[in-house]
Amino acid sequence: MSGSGPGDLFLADCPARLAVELIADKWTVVVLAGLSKGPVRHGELIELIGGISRKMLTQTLRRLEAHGLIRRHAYAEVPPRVEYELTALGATLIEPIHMLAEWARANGDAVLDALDTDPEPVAHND
Amino acid sequence: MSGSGPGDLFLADCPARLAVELIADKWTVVVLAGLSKGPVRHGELIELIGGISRKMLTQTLRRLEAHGLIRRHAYAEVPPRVEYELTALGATLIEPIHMLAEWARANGDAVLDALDTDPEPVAHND
DNA sequence: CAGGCTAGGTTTCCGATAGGAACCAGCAGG
DNA sequence: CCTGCTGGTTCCTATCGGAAACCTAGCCTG
Repeated sequence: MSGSGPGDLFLADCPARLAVELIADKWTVVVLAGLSKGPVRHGELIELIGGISRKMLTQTLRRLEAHGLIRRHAYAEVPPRVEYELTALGATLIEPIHMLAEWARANGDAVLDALDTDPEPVAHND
Repeated sequence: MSGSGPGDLFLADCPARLAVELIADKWTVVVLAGLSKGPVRHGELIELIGGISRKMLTQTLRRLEAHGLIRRHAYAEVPPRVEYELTALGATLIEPIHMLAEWARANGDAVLDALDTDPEPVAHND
């Protein structure tokens, strides 16, 4: 695995690093998870993802679109309808995303618990 | 998979969401990948991870420590030596991290390429 | 016909954060 | 005494994040 090959994510200007920075973003993971079930509308994502603002959703979707992970379909209807769906490239990312999501679901409260337990055991000092 | 269960990451105040936001960070993924091989020193991480600054490294490590993913060993030697290693909880995260890293390595230039291809086919304008 | 509705998006404003450069501590060696 | 090594922190600024208001455009309602 993470052999120090030339395509390694430890190099600052490597495509792998770019890819990591693309998805290692507060909203990206959640948005991709939301899209993993098929085409979803902007409004549906807003409803689905608690705490996201329209601005951040649009921004995240635009970035994913620019990087070829999702595709945008704007129907010239009224009221306007816009659907987003994963591209083939984006679909390959769903597996890792789901692993991450399942880890988060499984260990979420272990992490939360650590935040409580951590406060240093004792600094009995002098 | 991502069933709309109660522990789902789509809820804003869910532990799962907290966990996702913990690791969905620019440096966290790379740092954890760097620690996946065993205990590593602060300085080694600086050398290993291209583009990271001391400040961001320390900050990232502190956060991971506070959330129970890594442990910090400060040896009272001179010059000071500090090693970081994964906790048991942190070790469970390595698998998803590696999947992400391998995806990044495999698809890094596809993403990079999409950035080039994307520029809209034509805006023939007026 | 005027006003309001819907749905997606953009703009504005402001507080929070990221990030680099510079500085600090403590001791060994020349 | 001055320099260097190692880990960490402080200062300062550019950028980001988020709430809310505004915009477009067509339809429906009164």
